[in-house]
Amino acid sequence: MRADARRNYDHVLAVARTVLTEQGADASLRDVARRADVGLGTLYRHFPTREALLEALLRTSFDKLAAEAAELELSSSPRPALVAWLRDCVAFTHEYRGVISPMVAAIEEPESALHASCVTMRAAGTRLLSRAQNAGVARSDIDGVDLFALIAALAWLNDQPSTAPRACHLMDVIADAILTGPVRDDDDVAPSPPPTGQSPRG
Amino acid sequence: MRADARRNYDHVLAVARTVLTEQGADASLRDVARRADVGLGTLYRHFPTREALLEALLRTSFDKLAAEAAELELSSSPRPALVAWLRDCVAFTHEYRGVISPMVAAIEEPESALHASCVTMRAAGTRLLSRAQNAGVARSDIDGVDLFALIAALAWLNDQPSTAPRACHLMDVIADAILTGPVRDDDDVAPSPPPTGQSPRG
DNA sequence: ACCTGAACACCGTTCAAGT
DNA sequence: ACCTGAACACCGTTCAAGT
Repeated sequence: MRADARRNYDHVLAVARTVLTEQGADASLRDVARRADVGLGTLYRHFPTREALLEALLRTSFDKLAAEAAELELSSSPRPALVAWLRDCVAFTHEYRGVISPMVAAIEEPESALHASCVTMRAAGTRLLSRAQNAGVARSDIDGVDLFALIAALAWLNDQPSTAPRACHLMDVIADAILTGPVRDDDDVAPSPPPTGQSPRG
Repeated sequence: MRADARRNYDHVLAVARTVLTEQGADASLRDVARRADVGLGTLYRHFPTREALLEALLRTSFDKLAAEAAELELSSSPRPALVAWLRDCVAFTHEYRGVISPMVAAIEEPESALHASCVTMRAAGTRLLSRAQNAGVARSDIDGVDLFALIAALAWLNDQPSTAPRACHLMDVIADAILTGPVRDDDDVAPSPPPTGQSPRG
């Protein structure tokens, strides 16, 4: 990559970060190019689709989420690990208002530049969920696809001005729906998971 | 209202119903006018905003939902009444893909043409929720605002191609989160969880 | 009263022409 | 190699001119 191209790439990305933070993930790309003092074609050359731009903007955060999931698997017991990760997923999508829609769309479109990142994120969630299920602290009738959908729903609520104030509370409600068993949170590694996986609720 | 105006109004509304059913609530209004063989100004005269058009399209369904809520309060016990109404709310928003966003936005904007209908809908839900709470079958730490948000979240999931197939299941999960106490009610259908408490399926 | 559609200010996307 | 911006096909919204 030529030096001037690299410079343009970085500069457009920086400006895009500002503009999309202000106006959301569906901000005008024309406006981004304008504020970056760059031809419209230059923006499209470096980021052929909006998804490509979003992926570049979010890559670091995606990686952090994956790393955090791996870390939580070692450092925390199943229940608080899952809860903490859910919370951070929703906070992550709040980085750019409206970004959850393209993410949800991308997860079933392998051509999308966001596809791989979303699939990886879902896989990390699936692992944390399975671990919680094996420990008998998560309901057994949901899977990683459901979990990703619930995270997306919460992220969407977090993006709507009228529901955002309740997002934390609704997160707790939905976490309650996912998690079962004893309320005790900050325990160490799961002691003895029930053999049958059957957990009484209520 | 003059006869020709009335005719235009009705015709535009009928065409809009077709177009928005096909393309979602954010379809091109220009396209509606075109397919209705009507000047663009005529459309805007009768429906000054997109919300006004949506309100006109949905009025009947809004009324039905309100009537149903009142009916369920008399005919069914608290738990199945709330569950049935939730289900119908989500089905209702599925009438036009993407209509839940303007609805959620409208509920805090009194100027919106959708405002009154959404507030009424939320109030109906609040009544059914309070009734369930007083009967001890719904968790007491949520209110009508939360309920409306949860319905909206489910409606949104129902609109996304990748999550729509799970919408019914996720509705059950969230219904479980809202509802508490004994699963079996003395009458009516409550198709969510099996009597023993935890669903097998694993 | 009501209808019409041109006009204006925006998009996203492409691509011939420049450096 | 890379950049530029005009060109094209779309929007939503308004409003002078027509009937």
